[in-house]
Amino acid sequence: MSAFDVSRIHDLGAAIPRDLNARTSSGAPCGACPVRGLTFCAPLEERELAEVARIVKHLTIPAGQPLFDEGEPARHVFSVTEGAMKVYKLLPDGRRQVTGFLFSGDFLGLAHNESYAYSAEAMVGTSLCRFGRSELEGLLERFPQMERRLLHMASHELAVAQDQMLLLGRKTAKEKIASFLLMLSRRQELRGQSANPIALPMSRTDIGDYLGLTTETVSRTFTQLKTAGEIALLSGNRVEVADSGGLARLAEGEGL
Amino acid sequence: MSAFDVSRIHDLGAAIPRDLNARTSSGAPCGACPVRGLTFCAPLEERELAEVARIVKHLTIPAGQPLFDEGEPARHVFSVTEGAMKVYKLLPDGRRQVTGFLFSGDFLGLAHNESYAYSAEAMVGTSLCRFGRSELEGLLERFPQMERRLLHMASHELAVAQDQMLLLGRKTAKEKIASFLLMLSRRQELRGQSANPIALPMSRTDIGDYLGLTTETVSRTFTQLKTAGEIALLSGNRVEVADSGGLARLAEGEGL
DNA sequence: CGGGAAGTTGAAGAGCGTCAAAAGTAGTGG
DNA sequence: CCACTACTTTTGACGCTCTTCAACTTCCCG
Repeated sequence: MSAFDVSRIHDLGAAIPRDLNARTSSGAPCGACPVRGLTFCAPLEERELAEVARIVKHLTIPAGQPLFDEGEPARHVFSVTEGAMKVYKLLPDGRRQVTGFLFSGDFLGLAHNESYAYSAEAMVGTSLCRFGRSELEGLLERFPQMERRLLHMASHELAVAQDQMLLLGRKTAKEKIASFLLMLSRRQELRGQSANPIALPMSRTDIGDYLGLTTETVSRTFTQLKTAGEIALLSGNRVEVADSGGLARLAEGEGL
Repeated sequence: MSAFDVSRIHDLGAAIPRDLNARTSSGAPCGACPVRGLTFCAPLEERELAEVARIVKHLTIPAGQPLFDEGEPARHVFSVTEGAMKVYKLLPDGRRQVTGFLFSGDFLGLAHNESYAYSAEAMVGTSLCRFGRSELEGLLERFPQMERRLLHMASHELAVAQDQMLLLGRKTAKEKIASFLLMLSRRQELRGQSANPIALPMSRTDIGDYLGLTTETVSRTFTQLKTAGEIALLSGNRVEVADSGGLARLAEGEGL
């Protein structure tokens, strides 16, 4: 997966213990955060950031490692600074629904009760900021603009979730894949990357579990789109979109 | 639909104009609100409630009437005080996904940008509190505990949305219907009603559009559950659950 | 290189959708 | 009060999309 070569991060070794007691954020903290504008730290000023830096712990996990599991006591909230994660829920018999893919700037771990409602796992080497729940709550109390920002981000997540329900409940396999590619493309743009060669850090199984399909159907649909000239499959798990307008029409069922 | 005989509400007549300029909340306002404990007004004290009363407008809409449509400028936030509503999204060709059913205590209209992300329509005669967006923001600034409560409610909505994604993406028709009935039952309890005879104010089509099924499949699955002795279909669109534990196992794919 | 996982392709089957018609329910007016 | 109409729900027959099971191919990483 050359498109996700964050091996600098892996180099910490796979021996990182599950309890994630990584060293506290060292050298240049929040002030230099490259994704601050995307996070709930965005509305804070320089002086206030120092308070954040005091309670945040920076940590790094290798590809494939879980961050927390559904049902675990929700002691922390996280913000992704680099890499890619998936969050998912399981049924007793093992059926899985990936409820979201997270990239730099996204947060996870907000729980309305005492335990996490889903599991989270890194798909590539990933860096995160970790906030103790009570410390963060203290911070929110002192900086209402941060709480407002968080509410705003939660509202956005809700709108995204509703789009995903429409996709899962009413779209065909082709429409699902088209929507999925467009979503990734737009998020790349939001992070300041180019829209077009789309990087896919997740497996076909993950994509299937995100779209309510099987790996086989995902694979077949990619092939169909390729044959139709809508996309090209590049090396390193990347996809080139020929005509994003056409793909957008496909995604809404106005297939050409 | 005798189970939803709120004809006192209809009695205002079907002539209520679409712009919803109902009279302002009169006589006994927020202090006497029967569902306050469920809403974002819950953490406010008597004195603070007076401020809410100043900016809120109480309105009532008859069954079948839209409250707002997807894409409309989001000028208001609403809180349901009595009745039942559905919110949904549409694809260009008319396919519909109902993203939620709302009952007393639920809020709707939170938009992260300038327009509503979904349409909302009353299923029975429904009363709501309407808040101007900017007025509400002013209130949130003055009462941070209200903003915290809203964030808490949004987190809860997010968790519910993720459950629904699991349902839509990975559950069978039978599991979907079982989950749906249990959800309605639990929400009745939360509102202080009895858990068991479950009221269904929505049509089979609405249920299908909520669960990612067709009306026919919804109807067939109800029949199956009835034949299996899991439920009984009562008059007035109500359902009696024989054994909620059994239904819960069905809902999670641990079908007996 | 070589072994194992991930991805692709094929054939057959199941679950749910589609189309169609019957049965039930509600509202209206004589 | 009952008949008439219109809509919703239920039931049936059939078909299609996606799944399942299986084999083959490609891609990594040691």
